[in-house]
Order: sequence, then C-alpha cells, then structure tokens
Amino acid sequence: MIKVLIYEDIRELREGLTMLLNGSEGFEVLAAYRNCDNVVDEVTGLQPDVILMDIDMPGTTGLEGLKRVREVNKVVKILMLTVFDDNDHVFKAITNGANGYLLKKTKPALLLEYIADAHTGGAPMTSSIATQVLQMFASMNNHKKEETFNLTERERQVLQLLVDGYSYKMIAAEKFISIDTVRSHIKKIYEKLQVNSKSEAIAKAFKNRMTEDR
Amino acid sequence: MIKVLIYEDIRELREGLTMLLNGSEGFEVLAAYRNCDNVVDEVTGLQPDVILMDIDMPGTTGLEGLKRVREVNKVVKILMLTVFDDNDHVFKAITNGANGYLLKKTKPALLLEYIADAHTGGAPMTSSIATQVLQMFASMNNHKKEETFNLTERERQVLQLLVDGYSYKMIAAEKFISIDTVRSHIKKIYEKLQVNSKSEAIAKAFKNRMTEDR
DNA sequence: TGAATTTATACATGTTTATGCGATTGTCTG
DNA sequence: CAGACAATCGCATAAACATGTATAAATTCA
Repeated sequence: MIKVLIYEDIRELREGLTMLLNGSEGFEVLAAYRNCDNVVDEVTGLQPDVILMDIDMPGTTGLEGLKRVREVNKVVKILMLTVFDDNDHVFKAITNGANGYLLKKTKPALLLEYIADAHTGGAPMTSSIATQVLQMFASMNNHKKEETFNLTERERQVLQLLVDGYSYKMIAAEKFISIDTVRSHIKKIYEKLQVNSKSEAIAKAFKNRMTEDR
Repeated sequence: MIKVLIYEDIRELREGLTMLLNGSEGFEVLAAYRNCDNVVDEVTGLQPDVILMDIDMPGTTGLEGLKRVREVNKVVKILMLTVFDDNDHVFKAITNGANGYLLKKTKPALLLEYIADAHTGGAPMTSSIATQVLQMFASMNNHKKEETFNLTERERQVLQLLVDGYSYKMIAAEKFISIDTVRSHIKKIYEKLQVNSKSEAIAKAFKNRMTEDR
C-alpha cells in the first residue's frame, strides 16, 4: 500500500486525485491539503511514501514546500505537479531534490504508474519535461569541448601546473627543466591564449575547462 | 509513418525489433544493421526519423556512432539502447546529443510509445535512467552552494577583480583605494582561503564557483 | 557603551612574473 | 634537403606580488 499526501490548491483537482487514488488498488491518500503552510509538521506526522506537490500554489509555493520537506526528510518521494513545463521551475525543482516532475494533464492511468514508479526509486517525468532536462544538461557540458588553443603537449602540462598553483621554479623542478625554459613555454602559452598574465591564463583555462579538475 | 533505423549486434534482438516495428501501425524499419561502421552514409542515405542505437556493440561502439551521426545530422532522433543503466554511458550519451535512453528490457508496447514520443520531440527515458540523470544534475549544481569562506563584502569584490585578471594597481584604481589597501585585503583573503598566491586564490574561487562567470 | 570587526592607509624587503633578445638541438614534412 | 616547429637553455630588467609590521577611522553588535 503506497501512502500518498496531496498538496493542491484547486479543490476539484484535489478531490479528484484523492478519489482516483483511494479508488485504486494499492494506493491510499493519507490527507489532501490546499496549501503547504504546515507541510513539515504534516509530513513528519503522517509519514507518507509519496507526496504529490502542486508547484503553483498561493501562499507557500510548491518549491518552497519541497525545500522545507527536504530539510527534514530525504527519503520521501516528491512528485511535482504543474500545468506549465516551465524551464526555470523544472530546474529549481530538480536541484532541490524532487523525484519527478509531471504535467497535470497526465492521464490517470499513467499517473498511477508514475506514483508507483517514484515509490520504487524511479524518476518519472513527462517526456516534454525530460527533453528540457536533457537540453539543460547537454548545454552545461558542451561548454568543455573544442578550444584547445593549439597548445602542444608540453604547454598543456605547464599550464596545468600553473593552474595547480605551481610557481615557475616549482614547475622547473617538477619537470626537470630550467626556469628559463618554463618562461619560454609560458610566454608561448600566453600568446596562444591571448592573455598576458598568469591570472588571466588560469581564468581562461578554467572557463574553457581545459584542465583536470581534481 | 515513422521511419526507423536499427543498430544492434545481436541478431535475435535486431530481427525481433524489426518485426515488432514493421508489424505495428505507423512504424517502418528502413534497415537494421549489426554495427555502425558506416552509420554516416546509411543515415544520410536513408534519412530516418528515429534511430535505435545499441550502446554495447563490437567495432564502432554506439556512443561513437552517436557522435558521428550528430556531426552531420542534428535533427534525427536517436534513442540509445542498453542492458546496463551505467552512469558513465548515460552521461556521455546525453552530452553527445542522444534524445533518449532505454533499457533493453523495456516492454514492446512501451517501446513503441517511446519511439513515437521521441519522434514528436520528447525525451523518453526508462525511469531508472531518469533517476540517474536527476542525481547527476542535482550533484552538479549543489556544488556551487555554501563555502563563502566568510569573506567580507569588500573582500569578495577584490577577489572578483583578481579573478577577472586585474592587477593590484588596477584594483586600486577601480575601487578608488590605495594599492596598500588592496594588499591588505588580499592578504586577508589568502588567510581565509588558506592559500598563498594569486593563482591559488583564483583557482579556489573557480573551483568553488564563488565568482561571477561572465 | 565598549569590544570586535571591517575598511583603510603606509613603508620596507625579498620573491616572482613578464618580456625582450638570442641560441642549440631534434623532429617532421613538403 | 630546407624550413617550420617544439623543446631546451641563458641573461637582463622592470613590473607585480607576498609578507611583515603599524596605525586609525568607521561600523557592527553584544
């Protein structure tokens, strides 16, 4: 039996969801609230398995409710409900520990499946939401491609050491070369990166993710 | 009619998928290959709507195939198939532009739905995969919270300018303070960050995402 | 109100960087 | 083979930085 808590400000929808779940095998609605002003107390008191949380609620918003619950309970599964597949909301919900993100227009049968899914550790998402998540993800990481600035292997090594906070002297010792050689490499690196100080080179290296993040 | 191209090294599965799709209303398999050694030619020649791509293939791997296709075609939908919900593969597939990621054990009926879904712009994912994606996403972004190192407002400003490549002199001019004041601020910053050079401070600022990425 | 913190300034000394001009050796390629 | 490039080393100089020690007004907060 999956114990569910519902937060939804629209009465029809709230009651509809309650009836749907209570009328389905394996689901039980512990309570349904019109806002999440007391969400922490309610969750700790009732100990639900899954929470359906509307995002767009007056007063304490669903995102705020999500945060509050997560502060005291990391295991309860929280599914966000919304009418819009709004990019910003999706992002915030995910980074705040939501387990899934569903559009309200999801069909009842699917909804039940999604809830069960979340309960067993899945992360159900309406596919339009998933698309957004993938795009965000891809855009974040595509950052790091290309732009090697035609550095030679040796230059890359030297730059890496610079980024790691080594002085010329230390680089020389590390690589068994003279400090003058280090200088000449670094001069070349500056040319290629089009900078003229260690700081700028390091900043550029980080911005272009050219270095080994340790 | 959704035109599908299949890449799968296991004959039974390849033929099974072909039969399933050809026997279903609205789907047509253009071809099914055992490897993606010639994937670019095949895709440009046949112009499919959706590609089912096995990840674990001998020879040219599915990830490699994905990359090659994406170099010449940004619109065709590519669904990755795999037996394992391996973290690393999922990550690479996503950042290389896959539209969805399915486990091979997905039921036939669902598979058809997923393909149609991808065709209309969705990003179908087995929910266990989705869970991983969300976790990766959350962990990436939680990076940037906290760890302000108790820098004062002024110190933060100075650090920001350092990161932007300003010299002491330039910072002094920018902030209308003397260079000696800049020195003392920076000395304090080093103490708090527990570093002892500009380079290390900058690196630490980037690693902790304390600065404004411009 | 009084103590602590932040912000500001000053001076001195030694270290590190940035940059210029050269020069030698080996490798690769047209 | 000649020319391009990578990697190495040397020397010189001016600028920038790191660090220590001191002082003091302004602000914050218990």
